[in-house]
Amino acid sequence: MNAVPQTLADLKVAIAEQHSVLSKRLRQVAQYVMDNPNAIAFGTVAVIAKDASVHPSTLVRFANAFGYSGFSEMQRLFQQKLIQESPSYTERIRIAREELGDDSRDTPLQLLSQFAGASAVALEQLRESIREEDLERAVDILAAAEATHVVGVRRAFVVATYFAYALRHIDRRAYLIDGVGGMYAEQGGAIGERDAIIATSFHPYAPETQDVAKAAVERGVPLILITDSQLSPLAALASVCFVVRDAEVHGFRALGSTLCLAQALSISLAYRVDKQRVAG
Amino acid sequence: MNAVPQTLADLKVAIAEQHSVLSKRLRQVAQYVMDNPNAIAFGTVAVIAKDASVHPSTLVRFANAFGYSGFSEMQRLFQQKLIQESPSYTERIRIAREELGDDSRDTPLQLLSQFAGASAVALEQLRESIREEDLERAVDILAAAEATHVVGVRRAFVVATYFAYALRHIDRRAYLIDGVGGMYAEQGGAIGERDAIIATSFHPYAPETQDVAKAAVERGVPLILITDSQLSPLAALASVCFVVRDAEVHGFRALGSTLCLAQALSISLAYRVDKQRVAG
DNA sequence: TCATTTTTGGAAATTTCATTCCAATTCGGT
DNA sequence: ACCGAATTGGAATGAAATTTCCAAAAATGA
Repeated sequence: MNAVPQTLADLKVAIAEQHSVLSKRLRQVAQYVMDNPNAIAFGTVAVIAKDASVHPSTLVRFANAFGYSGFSEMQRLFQQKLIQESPSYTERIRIAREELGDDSRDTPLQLLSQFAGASAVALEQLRESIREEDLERAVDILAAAEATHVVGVRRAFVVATYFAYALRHIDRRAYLIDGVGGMYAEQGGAIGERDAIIATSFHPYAPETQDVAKAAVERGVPLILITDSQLSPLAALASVCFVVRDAEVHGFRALGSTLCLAQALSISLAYRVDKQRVAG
Repeated sequence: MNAVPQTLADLKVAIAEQHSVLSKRLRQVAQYVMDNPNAIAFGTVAVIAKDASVHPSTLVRFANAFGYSGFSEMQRLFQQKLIQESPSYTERIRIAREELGDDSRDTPLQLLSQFAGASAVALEQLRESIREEDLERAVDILAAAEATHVVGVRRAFVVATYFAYALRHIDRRAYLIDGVGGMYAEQGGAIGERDAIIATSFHPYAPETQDVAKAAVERGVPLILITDSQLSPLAALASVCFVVRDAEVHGFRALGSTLCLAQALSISLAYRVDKQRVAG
């Protein structure tokens, strides 16, 4: 048998390893333990058990399963971790930032940090650059549409797949125009007059997206556009146009802000639809 | 009489004020409390008393002197402080959400703002939770692979499409396992032994992704896994496992952190490949 | 110095907590 | 569907910890 884990990190590894062979309730505890480590640190067996929806004795059994004499012994690991981290917590962030902020910028962790930082800044800007009335109009259109078609290629395809996923998630009819079999025109032709279309298009504005969107607009279908510039060729055709400046690092564009907007739109729509169903 | 201090900061002020009028032993306790706050948070009355060289009952009297019903009630302040300093991801996000104003939360702009805030917090957290050696190993694997296959369904499909796009963008052979025509097994079967596979899998861990990844691993293909918990069923099989806790608002999970990681991986890979080409 | 009040430390009492035991149930295999 | 094994939840037990009580000691004031 393996040694009893003596640090929280070791314990987490052990839990992950054994997770599959644990019983149902023990797995439930494992999940809770991983998710709420500091609830374990302070809580008493009774309240933790209640919070994790298991019987107190299950917690003791869980600790035993990993070799501890009882729950309390295991709990000590969680407390140690908190005490160790506590005094240096803010310090750690500062140190990490300093270490990452210097010149030699091509280690993966530094790149990750740069992206995270840049994306966070872009998100902050997003809040200021999006106008409330645009959001309202977009939600109006989507709420009124019988079905929603989503189009985007290359990088924007990621956004399109997100929309398709999210809209279906909230029980809206959504069709992803993915051009399988080269059938952009055919898929675009299937858009009904009471539908709506969401197009995402970034520089250099792929013609496939433009063609599909233009064809739809000509038939009177409202277009919601997400793009990176007011000068986007589709901007003039759109019923609503969101201009998103996403973060860029080393020539790579991030998608955090764009997806954030997509998510906000989706959930706003969910609320709206819900409200209408209750009211009507 | 003054109100009972409800935060550790208030208590410390109160202690400082009353310090001069306390009796000898109580001053001794005061000194110890100020110097070792987190010993108070976890310790039992007996061990704290021993440590501070006072009698256990003196600790209780100390707490009573500041208006608490007992030592335990005062102790809670010290625990709260520790929890606040070392918040879990979800807790920090919750705090961020509360700061943004939580009452009327259903206008689209407020939702957008909530998402942006929560995502920014999650990004900050991402920087600290990803280990450098994991990133290095992942880049090693991808750099050595002849081709990279990417799998993910539903929400994770968005991530998979991003990988496919990004890898092709940097001239790597990338295949998106999209299950078109229900051919997950067939697409998975096309993975060569010198390839690599990137799987993204979130709760509830779709069987399609698991099947494809397991089949690949059985043939000796290295698996890079992006998931939301160390308890993910694929975690044990992965050569490298990234656990990403993305932001969540109103039950909707964001993807900002996950995509940020995907992007950092992609660009790190680009640098690595470039370096190898120059060197070799 | 003596009397009174305050403070202190020991010990008991009480509450709370973790653990163990056992019966009921579920699960897995035949 | 049945049997054996494993798992689970409830109650009881035993330990530990907090609090209260009381007597002894120290401090204060006259």
